[in-house]
Amino acid sequence: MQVRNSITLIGNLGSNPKTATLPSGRLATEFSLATNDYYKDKDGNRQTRTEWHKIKAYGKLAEVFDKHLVQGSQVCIAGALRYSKWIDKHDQVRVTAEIVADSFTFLSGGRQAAAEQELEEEVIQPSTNKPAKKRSRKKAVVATEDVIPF
Amino acid sequence: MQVRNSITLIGNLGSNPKTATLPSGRLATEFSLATNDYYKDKDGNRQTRTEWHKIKAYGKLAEVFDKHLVQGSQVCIAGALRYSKWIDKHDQVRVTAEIVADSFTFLSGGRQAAAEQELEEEVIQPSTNKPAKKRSRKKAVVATEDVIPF
Amino acid sequence: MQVRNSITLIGNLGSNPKTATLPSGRLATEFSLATNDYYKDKDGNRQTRTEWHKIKAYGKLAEVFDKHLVQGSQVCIAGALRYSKWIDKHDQVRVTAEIVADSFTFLSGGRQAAAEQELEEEVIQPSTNKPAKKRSRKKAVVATEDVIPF
Amino acid sequence: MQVRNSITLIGNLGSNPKTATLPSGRLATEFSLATNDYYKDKDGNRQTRTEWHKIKAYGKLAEVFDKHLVQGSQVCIAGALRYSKWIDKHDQVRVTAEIVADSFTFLSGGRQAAAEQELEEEVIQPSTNKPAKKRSRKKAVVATEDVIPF
DNA sequence: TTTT
DNA sequence: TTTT
Repeated sequence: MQVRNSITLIGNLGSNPKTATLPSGRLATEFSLATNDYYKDKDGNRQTRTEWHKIKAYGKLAEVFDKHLVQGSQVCIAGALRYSKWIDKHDQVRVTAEIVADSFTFLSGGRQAAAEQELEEEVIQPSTNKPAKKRSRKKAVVATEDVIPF
Repeated sequence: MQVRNSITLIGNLGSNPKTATLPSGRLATEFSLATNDYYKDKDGNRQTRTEWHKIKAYGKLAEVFDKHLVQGSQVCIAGALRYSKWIDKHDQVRVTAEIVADSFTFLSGGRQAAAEQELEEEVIQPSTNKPAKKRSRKKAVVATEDVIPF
Repeated sequence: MQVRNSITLIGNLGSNPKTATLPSGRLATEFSLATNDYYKDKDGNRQTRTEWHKIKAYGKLAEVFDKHLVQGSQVCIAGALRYSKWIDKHDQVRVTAEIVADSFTFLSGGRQAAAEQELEEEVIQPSTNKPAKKRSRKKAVVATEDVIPF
Repeated sequence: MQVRNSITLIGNLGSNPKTATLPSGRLATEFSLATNDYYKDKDGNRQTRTEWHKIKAYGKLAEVFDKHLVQGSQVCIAGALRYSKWIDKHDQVRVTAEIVADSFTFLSGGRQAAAEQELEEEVIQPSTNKPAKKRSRKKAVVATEDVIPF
């Protein structure tokens, strides 16, 4: 299925997830994720390279992300690399890379790690149709497919 | 090392690799790779989603790619997702996603598969410093670090 | 979900898939997959290391494997590494590693590649409940959960 | 290179690394790693499936593991799945699966995370030939290739 | 904009 | 034998 385009990132959220309900009723969420690489430059000085990735998720996974991830959370995200095209104000075609998540694991400790077990179960049981919890409801707004508010 | 940012793509080259020698003497090569996903839309019609990825490689791996890959070759490429920034003609910051390859395997059959064994050995033995073969020499041009000719 | 235990193998089937129907009615299939690594030994001679993996799949994926894969097929298989325990004739606990597949892509050319598109669609649409095709029916035998006939 | 056999595990060490120096002078280290999967059984009860993996590393990576990992450490390990054969006391051929690590990232917080940056640099610079640090020296014992003491 |  |  997606063996042909498969990416795994371990990093930290730069912002809280932004969540919206698509006209279809499906949830969509999005956040930025920083991955850090450490290396020494030719002068022997420690350097960090940080890449900022745009992560998207839909449906049950969006709900889980919205409910449990916050700015700073450390996660491992797996998914596929997609490119979305749009037209900028100069009528130029612009391309934005994004990772559409299909699975993940929590890596932050404490309360979040406790929440993970709950998450896993929810994700593994896609048939359960429990409504989104309070917090995500509050944050979620209705969006058209074309104009997702983020 | 790069467990934190790791991508694997299986697809076909959309063009021959473009290869250049950096001022440092290091080879750099680049090509586009198409990955296909197949799915049925809501009306039950077969659909293909194709993503075009920008692949880059350096050093020995660039030499191997330059020598053995051609337009249409099927490969599996593993590497890291990086974002390179540049300024367009409207003074807008533009971001281009690229996959910096660190390993690969040939998937096309026949002669190429035979070549793969040779490749693997070369890559595994980074100490061997055989000069780049004819074909890559012909294609390689000297480039400044800032102005890679592709 | 299974980001914590994730394996990807590219290789060739050493045998046709062996398929059985579990008492629950679910299909189970199994085959061996060879992965090859090429390297030069210290004397500079070409060496190949071959690992033989035990691949298992269930449900729809088992059906797809049974229908389309044969000895020699080249595939990319993704899944999780599991260890199954059993008691040998000397009452020793034995452990067998196996990869439980959750996705894949065909890599052999020609007719098989054509079949792949069909496969992908089937797998992506888990709601479709078409019965297993002729060939798999013929091969499938009813098995108890405990005594899968392979 | 090892795109054909690539595994990524996120889990916790069940024991401290056991380290030995091979006759060649190369370090070898080994530890068990638990990966956990959470799911609900058919009765809706929370279940955990734990797999215990045998991890091996050599050279610089062995040194880094020996120096910084302890029982309980959470890590992400990437490598290849290998099978080692041996004869048991009943003259039966036994096969043990093991993951030969080639990269990793620390996931435990606090002091260990601080150590990670140091690690990364060491691993990225394989040319530096600093001797193994105190602690690993103490633990390391000389072993023949055939009889590694673990 | 994260984290160490 | 780990972790939550």
